[in-house]
Amino acid sequence: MARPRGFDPGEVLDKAKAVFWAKGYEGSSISELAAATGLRTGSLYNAFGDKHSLYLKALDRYGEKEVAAAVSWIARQDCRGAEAVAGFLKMIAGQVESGAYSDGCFLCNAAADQAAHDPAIAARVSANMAPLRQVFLDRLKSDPRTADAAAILADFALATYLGMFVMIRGGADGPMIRRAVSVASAALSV
Amino acid sequence: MARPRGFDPGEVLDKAKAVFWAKGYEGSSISELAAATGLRTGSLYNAFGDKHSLYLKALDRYGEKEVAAAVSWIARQDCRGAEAVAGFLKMIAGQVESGAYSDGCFLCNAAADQAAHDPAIAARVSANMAPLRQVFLDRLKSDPRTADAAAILADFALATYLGMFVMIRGGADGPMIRRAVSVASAALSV
DNA sequence: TTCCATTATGATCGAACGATAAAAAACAAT
DNA sequence: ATTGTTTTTTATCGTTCGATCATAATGGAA
Repeated sequence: MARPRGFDPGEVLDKAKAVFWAKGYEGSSISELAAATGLRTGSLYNAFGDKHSLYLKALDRYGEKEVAAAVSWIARQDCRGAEAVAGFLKMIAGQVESGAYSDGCFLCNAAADQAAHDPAIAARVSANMAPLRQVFLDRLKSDPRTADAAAILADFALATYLGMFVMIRGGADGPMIRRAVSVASAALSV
Repeated sequence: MARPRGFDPGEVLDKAKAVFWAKGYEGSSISELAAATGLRTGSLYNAFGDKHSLYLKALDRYGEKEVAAAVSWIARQDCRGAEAVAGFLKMIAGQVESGAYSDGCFLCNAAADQAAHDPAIAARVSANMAPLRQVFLDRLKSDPRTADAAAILADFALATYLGMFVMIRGGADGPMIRRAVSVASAALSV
């Protein structure tokens, strides 16, 4: 009964996410987002609201895809929790050494972005980060050897994960990352 | 033989640094910087060049004051290296719990900022971060118990330090930080 | 006291910003 | 084929951005 969309909102959100991820909130202009998504600004505003609202949706999209993939990876590892978490950190470190994640972690960047002063953005960053901490926690709790220290170790693993990405964006090389993760992995397997 | 400056460049740089620290590169406007420093835009440009150049100087200023203070704190601890580094992480964590560092670490924020795609900025971030890693390294090397693993542990300590600040900006509470640092401290004292 | 190199001031530049509104286009239901 | 609703397009709004320039003010050197 009305004209249908000429685009897939999910795909558009992925493209907008990539721009925000690489360039930050203020660093991404509406015209840049329009060019990257292939939409005109009018369509962007009609479909997603203003820039702020689009940013929030991009953060959620990151949580639904990238974070969820990480959570799923960890959850399906067939080993004790500490090894699964350590293995995850090592896998990320390995991908980083291969040149991936040159833009770091979107949530990590968003946290450091000035936009993080916005309560709504801070809430989304926190909410989308939570599942990762939770899967750390769940896996560590499921093993009697790490059950008692699960909360401590989960927060520690999260700090290592985030720190790794900052080091990347700060120009750290592969060996530096690998060294940091090696100690963290050892510390997890108490 | 000419009109002297009506302001202290160092003090002005400190004020500009605070704005960039809290709001990021694109989030800080020239008029905002002018208001914060008490200078007019003309004077700012005359004394420090353009915005990009001012940002670089602010990063260096952070290295000369905040980072240098941290390095000095660690260097003068009268204990074994691993304890000095762990003690530093704990001290920062304690200050964070007291409400300090709500803007995180300037270099950390700068690394995640879209401006980090700029080679000149990336270089300054890296260069100003280096002394901290170096003092970690020096202290750990000076003790036979950590000498062999010094490089590994130093990078690990740096990752923990940076991760802690991202967690803060991401909305983590005091206990989360404290837990993360407690494990890291234990891991350092191998 | 006069001079002059430098700084401070105030006005303003063109460009890009985020955002909006009216008009044209498209499709499903009738 | 007509209608009705939404999307898409095009043009443009007012604001703020980073940056510049002519002018006034300053104070040590001569």
